Amino acid sequence: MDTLNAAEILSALGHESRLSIFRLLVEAGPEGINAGAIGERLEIQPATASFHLAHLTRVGLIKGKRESRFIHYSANYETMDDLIAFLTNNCCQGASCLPKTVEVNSVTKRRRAAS
Amino acid sequence: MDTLNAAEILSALGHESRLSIFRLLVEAGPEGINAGAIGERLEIQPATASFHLAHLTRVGLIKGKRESRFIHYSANYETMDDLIAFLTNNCCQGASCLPKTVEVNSVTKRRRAAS
DNA sequence: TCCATTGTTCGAATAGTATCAAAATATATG
DNA sequence: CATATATTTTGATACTATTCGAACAATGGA
Repeated sequence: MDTLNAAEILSALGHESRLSIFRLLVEAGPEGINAGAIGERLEIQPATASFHLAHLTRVGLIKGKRESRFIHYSANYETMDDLIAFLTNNCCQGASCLPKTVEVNSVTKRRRAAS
Repeated sequence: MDTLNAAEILSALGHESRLSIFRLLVEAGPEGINAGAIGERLEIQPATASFHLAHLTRVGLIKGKRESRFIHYSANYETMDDLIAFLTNNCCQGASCLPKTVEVNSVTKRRRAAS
């Protein structure tokens, strides 16, 4: 991931509604949630929600899958992973910058080892 | 860190010039670089650079320290760390989202253990 | 086919952001 | 104090983003 690409993704997440949408989709898991439910849950008008969903889709943070009349949106973890890797590699270089993240990852690793 | 705060920091980093400035400051280390040198290095006009430096300072990503006529800017690793922790905790919850980050952290840990 | 439902796209108003020249501020030095 | 240097602030302008009502498109059922 280059700087321009990273900036685009960061910018997409740099809006309260879009960040909330992404968090909601992460919480929802791989089945996803349909557009209407997202708007209802976060109190965003349909047209506005659609605008933000399109934006998040464009930068690859989420994806939509049509299921009859509904479109189920779900998080694209790869893009978020790439972003975190970019920040970790390029924005903490050589610095003592990762105590909290290391702690979190230790938990993640333990969970993986257990499952 | 709450969603609003995280969105502000993400938005601040979501601009190519500001992301480049932050990366440059991370590279530069704790001594920092003065405003003029930052602008020169990234080919940004003084007034524009000052605008972006003020923005990054406002959200706590960098700090400036006057040194005679120069102002030395340096990265605030804590804020970046908090941001990465937020993304790791809130935007990858329960998902297999961290292979690349875990790998990076393993390297970090090894480096720490060696030093 | 007709209608209800779900979601997107369009259009227009509004608000916010980025850029840079010029003026202002701060510091150092002769 | 006058001048040079480093940076910020101001003000004008251009650009981009956000919001939402209304129109449109797609799907499924009576």
